Amino acid sequence: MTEFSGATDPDRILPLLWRHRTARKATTGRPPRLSVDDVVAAGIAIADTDGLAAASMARVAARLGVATMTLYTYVPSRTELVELMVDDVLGGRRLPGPGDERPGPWRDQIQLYADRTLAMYRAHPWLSEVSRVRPPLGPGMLRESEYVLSTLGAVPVARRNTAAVTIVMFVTAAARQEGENAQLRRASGQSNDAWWGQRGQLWEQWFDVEQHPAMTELWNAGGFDRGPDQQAADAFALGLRLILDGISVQRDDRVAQLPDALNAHRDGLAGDDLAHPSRRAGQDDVAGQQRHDM
Amino acid sequence: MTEFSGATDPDRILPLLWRHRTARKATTGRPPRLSVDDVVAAGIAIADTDGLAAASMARVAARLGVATMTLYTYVPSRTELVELMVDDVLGGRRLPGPGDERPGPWRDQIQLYADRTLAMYRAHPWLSEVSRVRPPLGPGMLRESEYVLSTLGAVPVARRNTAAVTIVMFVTAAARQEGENAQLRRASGQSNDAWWGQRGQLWEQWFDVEQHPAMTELWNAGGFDRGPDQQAADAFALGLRLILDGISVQRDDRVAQLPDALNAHRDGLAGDDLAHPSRRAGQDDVAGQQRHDM
DNA sequence: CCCAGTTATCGTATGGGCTACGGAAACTCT
DNA sequence: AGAGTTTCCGTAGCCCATACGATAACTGGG
Repeated sequence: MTEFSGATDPDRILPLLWRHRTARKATTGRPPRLSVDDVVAAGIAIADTDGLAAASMARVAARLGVATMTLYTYVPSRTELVELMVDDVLGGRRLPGPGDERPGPWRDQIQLYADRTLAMYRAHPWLSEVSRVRPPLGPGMLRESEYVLSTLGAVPVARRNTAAVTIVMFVTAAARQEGENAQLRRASGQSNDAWWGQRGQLWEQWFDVEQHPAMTELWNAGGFDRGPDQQAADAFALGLRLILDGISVQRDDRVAQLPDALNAHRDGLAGDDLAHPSRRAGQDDVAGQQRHDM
Repeated sequence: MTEFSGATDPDRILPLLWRHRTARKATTGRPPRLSVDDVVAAGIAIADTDGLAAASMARVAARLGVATMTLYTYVPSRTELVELMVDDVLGGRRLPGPGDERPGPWRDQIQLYADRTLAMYRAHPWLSEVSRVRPPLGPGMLRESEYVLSTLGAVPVARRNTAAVTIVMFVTAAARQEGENAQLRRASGQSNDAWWGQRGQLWEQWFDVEQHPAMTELWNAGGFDRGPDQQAADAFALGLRLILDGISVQRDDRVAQLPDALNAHRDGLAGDDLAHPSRRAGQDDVAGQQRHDM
């Protein structure tokens, strides 16, 4: 299940998230045996193999060869540790930055984002255990937002953010499922097929054909022949394609040449409410405003 | 974070999930003071107000006026209790069944599903804490599958299930976010807007404009003026619309009258080419495994 | 009416989790 | 050498799930 820990103090977590920007260290006092990076890396390593719950303060400390309470000099609490782990992994995708080369047209760039994100959740399935609303506002998370937005330059600004949030939401949802699968596979030592097979008695003993005609019909027509994993992959591919198809209709450079049937959809795509930007003066106003990721 | 408990024994959990079909009770021995329904209801009530973690065995028992260990006569472990809670709530949407009246054309029926699901996650935000892969195979979950499939009768069988899984995946993802929001709002006593406002120093102190030109540009253009909750709502509306638009193209009764530009998209929808090449490669690593949500 | 059989109740104990607190240790600088 | 500062970490308190075994409460048979 998804962990919800306490709220974190921005004055403590933000400097930690952006710790690589501030390199000043204390010159006095007992020198530290570890670094925050060490703690984060240990947490990730444990979570990768045994799940987020296994990355307890005690176990992270043991892996680093220190006492449990020692960790609290590096990290205010386990909540912050998890946030740091998440942002670290998010940044680990190494999505192309502002000056970097891009893999072709915008759709391929989105596909790169999707591929990397899927791979990230496969490598770090415990990400699925962490909520991504009110995400860690660190470099890793911001890099994601920047990349996705940068691929949508051809979408009118009034609709660009909605498009980005939609893509991120869908991709994250699919990746999260993938991560949950990996997690369950490891924890149960059982594949999805095995899990379903073990529950075959459901159909013989409990399933009521009368109550489920649509399922029964589709079953008889072979509509469930593809296994659960393939179904999920199909759904991900289809959903992403349809979303990108729809977004491409919003792109400035294509609107003109499309048939009326499609332009009809275009209207009100983001609703009237999206189209009235009360323009903000400068980026200095940024304080106090909200933006969001997903 | 998402809870992952141990694997449950189908021989124990299936009879519990379908307990209302089998009404025979023991005639001998000490009569029970409670019922499984009582325990499930107590768990839901506590989780509704204080989150899933608060629905501990001790607290559920206390609410029912019995000792903690007493619960274990009704439920094998907390894992099963949570599964029962989930299926109960899933069924609580009371989606129209086989004979029941439907609210108009298929799109409206999907919208009903989406609305009810959103409402369910708002009323029971702890659902967001529970993984929905390898879901409880009870009446509540099966009713959902049946309903969604029943709305897609006009989609060719070869593509129907993929369409259903895609819709469920997207709607569930959006609803889950909504639930996480509700949860965080209550746990932190802080709205989303307040949370972002409290982190205004991010932009002044840590945000690097050079590294994030696309975000900066969009910010200056007013692209982030809508608050986080509105952004999420916009994304949900857009994503669902685009997915349904795409699926409607697959419907038998509409294919004929659509322009070629759209029919081009139609091809390969359920086919082998569904997965993007690079993605498929990565996926084979995971071979042998997962099914998903739905 | 009593007792065997059966089922439900629940007290205790074990082992895990997070972290507040406060003292000890290790370093620099004067 | 001593003061100041920072890190290290042992103890203890409070939460959790649940294995085990004793006890309570009921039914049906004699």
